[in-house]
Amino acid sequence: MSIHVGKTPPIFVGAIPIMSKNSDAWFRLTQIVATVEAELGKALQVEHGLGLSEYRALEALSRSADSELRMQELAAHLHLNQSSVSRMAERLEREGLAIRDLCPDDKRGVYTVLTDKGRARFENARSDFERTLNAALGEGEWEELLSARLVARGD
Amino acid sequence: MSIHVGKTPPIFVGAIPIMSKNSDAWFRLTQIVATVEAELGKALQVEHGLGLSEYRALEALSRSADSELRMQELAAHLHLNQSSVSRMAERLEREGLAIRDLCPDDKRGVYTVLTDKGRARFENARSDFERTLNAALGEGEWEELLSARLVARGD
DNA sequence: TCTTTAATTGCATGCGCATGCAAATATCTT
DNA sequence: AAGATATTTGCATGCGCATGCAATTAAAGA
Repeated sequence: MSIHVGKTPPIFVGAIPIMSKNSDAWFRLTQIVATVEAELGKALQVEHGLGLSEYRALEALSRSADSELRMQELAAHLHLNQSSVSRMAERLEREGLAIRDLCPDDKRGVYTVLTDKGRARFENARSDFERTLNAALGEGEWEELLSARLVARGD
Repeated sequence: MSIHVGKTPPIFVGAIPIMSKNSDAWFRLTQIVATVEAELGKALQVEHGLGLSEYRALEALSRSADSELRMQELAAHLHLNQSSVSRMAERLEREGLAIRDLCPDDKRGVYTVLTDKGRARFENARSDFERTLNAALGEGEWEELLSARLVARGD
């Protein structure tokens, strides 16, 4: 590790940089992501009464065969807790966007099935979502993400 | 491969791509970020009894002049709601990591001041945080972020 | 082989935490 | 005095963890 003679030398232990360049870059990245996600979430909530997770769930359901997924599958796809998914399915059902259907072969399993209303709601929300996202990313956010990484590497 | 002639042409209306490539890439990005953040959060919580926001707050305080910031400044830095910051400051105070101090010149203002205990806790957590982050990013996550973006542009 | 018992799996529920929004309060500023 | 600004507080939401219930699977014991 080049005996540090001089300028803000990165400090290493083994091959791992200890100082905070990665940390700062990561912080910036999370801020950008959080900001855009908040924007998306607000648009969905205000215009379509959907939370971000609910939107993602509808999206996953609409893409899946027979428009149905089991709780575990939803949880895995959304990287959410099983309990969170259970309650989300409950919300979707309460709004008539999906229904719960018992798995015939495994009576422990529960399918969340997209309703026509759910599909319509999703397709409707989708255009707003895409528009909002593209607008946000069009503002140079991708470039910021990229530059954050460059800073992190120092090159 | 830059001049994509004939391959999966993006669909445009005006200058805005309508299809879901950005959406998919964004989804992947958020998943990666959420996963790493969860990892960081768990490490901080388990090892140091700190939430992610609290860690960031301590970091900001430790970097600021006199180790103190007003609620608004903290809120702006963390991109958090004022009420959230107010309650976070309360938690920090309850644990003795910071104290509230009235602004002498503006009696509406409240400084959150880092205590020695708070600084020690932060410095302690910091090494775990950096290690965890570097480990996570070392697993090729930066590259994934990057590739997500490349997919989004189609180049 | 059939039945009984133990372990696992899928989902739901109680609870607490962190957050956002809106309203209240206190303090400037003009 | 009237409006603006800083913070706190009441309330609601969404999430994760721990727990419980029901169904499935595996393993014995007859």
